[in-house]
Amino acid sequence: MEYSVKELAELSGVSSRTLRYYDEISLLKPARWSEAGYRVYEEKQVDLLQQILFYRELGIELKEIKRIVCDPSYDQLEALKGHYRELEQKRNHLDQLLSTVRQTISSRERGIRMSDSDKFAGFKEQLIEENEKNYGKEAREKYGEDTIDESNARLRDMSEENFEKMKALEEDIFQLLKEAYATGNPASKKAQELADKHRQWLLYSWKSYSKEAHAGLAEMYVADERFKAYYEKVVQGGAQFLKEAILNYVASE
Amino acid sequence: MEYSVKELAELSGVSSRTLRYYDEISLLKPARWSEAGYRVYEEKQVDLLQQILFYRELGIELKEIKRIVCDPSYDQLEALKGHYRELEQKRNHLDQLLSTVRQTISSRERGIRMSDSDKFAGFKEQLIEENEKNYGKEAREKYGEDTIDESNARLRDMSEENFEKMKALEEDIFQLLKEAYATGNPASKKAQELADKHRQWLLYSWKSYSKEAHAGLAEMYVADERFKAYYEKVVQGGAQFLKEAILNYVASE
DNA sequence: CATAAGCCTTTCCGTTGCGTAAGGGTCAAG
DNA sequence: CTTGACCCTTACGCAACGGAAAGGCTTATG
Repeated sequence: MEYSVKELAELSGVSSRTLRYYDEISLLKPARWSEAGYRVYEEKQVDLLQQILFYRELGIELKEIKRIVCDPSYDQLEALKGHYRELEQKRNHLDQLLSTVRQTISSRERGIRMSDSDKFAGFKEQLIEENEKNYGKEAREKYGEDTIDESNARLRDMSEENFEKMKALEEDIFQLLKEAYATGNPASKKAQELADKHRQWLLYSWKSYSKEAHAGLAEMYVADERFKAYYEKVVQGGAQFLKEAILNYVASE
Repeated sequence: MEYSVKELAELSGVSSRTLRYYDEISLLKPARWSEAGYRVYEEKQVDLLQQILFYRELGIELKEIKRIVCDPSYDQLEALKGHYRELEQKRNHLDQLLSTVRQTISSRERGIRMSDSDKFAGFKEQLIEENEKNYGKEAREKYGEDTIDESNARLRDMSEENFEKMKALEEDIFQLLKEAYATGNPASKKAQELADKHRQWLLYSWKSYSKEAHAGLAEMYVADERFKAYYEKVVQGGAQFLKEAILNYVASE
């Protein structure tokens, strides 16, 4: 069976321009040329093209595909593995980007509302009130009046910028919790990163950090339904996982 | 404060060539030109450049950055959200690629070992033996002799190609289990995809499919320690999750 | 004052994987 | 014989610069 450019193009789903280009870079040469100077492809080229397109779909550059399919001494398996690592890196990078963009969006959304008519101060007060209403009593009992008042005061005085950062950090924590939870291991790198971010987040409202208080808060995250719900809405079992990650974190320093 | 190209370049961490390019495409014009024709940047340009670089890091094209930073009527938030969706798509695509590459690698690795010295047949026998030893009795009790013998026979007669496909499917199931588990919801799309793949996988060794048998196997995945361990090694709670996903799957058809 | 080092300028080619013409032959059908 | 569908090569365009060439300006040093 013989094929012209167009025929092979339609058969394989690429454009005829692509086939001419592959000829040009010697990735896929026609079997022969007709008298009129037309490209003629045969079975062998069809098979080769299929291979090429397979690797192309994996996102491998044509140059390397050329090495893979043309050079039999080339270690295809190693090439694939290297490519796999590249893809993994790309995905990690993408994950980071996604996190940054997400933070930016949420910060902008709040930013608009706030600068909109100076709602910022009110918004903060509201947050303090909610905090107090929800966790005030328990927190006071556990950590004493000073820490809590201090926390509220810090929140009240917090600069707009810091407030943004804190909210952004919170978004980050939610996302990290999801990802870390997927590892299934509270001692995993992701989980420890999560715990560390959580510590950073705490520092925005706590006057000082202690492992004991951190661990205590972690326990409360599962013991107290309202705390728990806050993280459970992210992922089922999220609060429990976060607790374990934190306990692991404070123990391993 | 005034800066030359080089100074601003070093300050911001980009190359001076990049700054000239940004001038060329009118993304960032200098504040003015010195008598000698040198570019001179000032504070305002420094700020603008920082904005530009921020968006650049998010992976946004320069053309769109231009719109974002130059056109005040442009909806920046909407642009960011659109970009976020793009990034998500890219990541999904990458996840697919990763899965394909992973399957290819594992298939190639086994391919090499087998053709290496025709270990293929022996490998299959070994798998049958293990199956029989591990799950034979329970399975026989539950599904009757016929189904199991049939299963072994099918495995023995399975073509090399199908065997590859089955092993690849298994790899896919492991990965899907991880991802679906991260959703935390056995009724989620991922989880249902997982259950469906598991059904496909079964079809390679079962002569026929029934929801009841599928559900029964799911129960066994948590009831029997040896089955359970097989999936628990993927993710803690994996067997339980897979069971629930399957029960959900067979119930929802 | 001359020279060299170290800036700066513009212009242009190269990168990847093709899309999209322009300008011109070839082939089968009506 | 004409028409239309195919084929050919050549070449510009895209994104976001990197790098080199060829030349002008400034400043420090001998």
